[in-house]
Amino acid sequence: MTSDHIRSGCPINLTLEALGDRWSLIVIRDMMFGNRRHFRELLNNSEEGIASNILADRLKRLTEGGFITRADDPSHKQKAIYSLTEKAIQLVPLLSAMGAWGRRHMPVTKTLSVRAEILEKGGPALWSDFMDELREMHLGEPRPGTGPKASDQMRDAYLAALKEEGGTPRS
Amino acid sequence: MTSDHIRSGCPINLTLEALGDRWSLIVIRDMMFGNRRHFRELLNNSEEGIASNILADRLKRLTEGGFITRADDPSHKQKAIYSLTEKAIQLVPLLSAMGAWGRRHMPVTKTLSVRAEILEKGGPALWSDFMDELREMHLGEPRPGTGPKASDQMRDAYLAALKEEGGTPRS
DNA sequence: TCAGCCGGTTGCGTTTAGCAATCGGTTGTG
DNA sequence: CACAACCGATTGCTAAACGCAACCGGCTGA
Repeated sequence: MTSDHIRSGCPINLTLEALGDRWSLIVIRDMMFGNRRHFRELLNNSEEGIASNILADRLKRLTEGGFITRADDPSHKQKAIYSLTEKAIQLVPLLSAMGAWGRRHMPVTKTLSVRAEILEKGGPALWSDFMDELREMHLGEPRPGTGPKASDQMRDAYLAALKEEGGTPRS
Repeated sequence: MTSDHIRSGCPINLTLEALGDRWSLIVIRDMMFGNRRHFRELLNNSEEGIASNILADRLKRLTEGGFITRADDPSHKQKAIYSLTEKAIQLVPLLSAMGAWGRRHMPVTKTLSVRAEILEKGGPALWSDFMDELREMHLGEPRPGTGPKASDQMRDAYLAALKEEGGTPRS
């Protein structure tokens, strides 16, 4: 995440050095599952309430680290569009594993964990479909799949859980 | 990892809150793959060079969080034996995913990544065997499996890579 | 014209990371 | 029985990161 000094060449350690803080993966999660692409979207819809200076810092670091790219939004001279890179898209299995573990061992809420449940039960096949969707949305690569979208399954389940609970959608 | 305030009930967020710092998973990794059970083992054999105060703090937090337990070593009045709990053993798929991603996207060293390679290629079946081994070593549950030990495969591959490179084993 | 949105920045106090030296008790060895 | 080495930490310190609130100038749509 921050320092340029490599502690060791262990893959687990290097992953922690790149993403082992309390916000980097939250930002990536929101871009990935909530399809938030603008600074204000990430700031105002944040479930966890990230501060603007922290968000700005993470977007900078994630850009420098090759996890996201920044582009001008043609519709607004001040708007920036952030996109996930292939490097970040390949975090899907890791985020799925985090969700699966958290669902079993932490006090999660129903609404916020139905997407993780689908991702876990869908397994590698669903992850692959979802990653193809992300490549289409963030990298402009046409999606090879023709079946139902993984993101639709997750969104539907999320909205159903939300309706049951009576809240307002975040994405 | 540290604060008692829950930011949100999202499973990914809660996992980050529990383990999202730069040392907690390193300690668990060393206990899990390096079979380090004592304070000094974790301190002196640390590939990344953890400081003693940080280690003491993480052992305390991981104990409070239910990831490890502390017991007296009957062979030495001052020695403590740390053991993984089931909660920590179930992090194997997560650590495997971290290793797999790191191996692809970070500048890992051959020696320190062969174990991650085996864990990745072995897949869920191998994880399950390895988790049974961990339950035997840390929880005293007799191992159901009869085949070759997952840990032996990883150790052999590690020692072979080490020999090729000409280093000294850490575990 | 002007309120509201745009991606941030600044200032400041609190918390955590990290390093080096040290602690008092225990143990194996000569 | 002396003593060095080892045991799990603790202390004091500095640097870095976190977190909050207020604010910035430029842009946009009504």
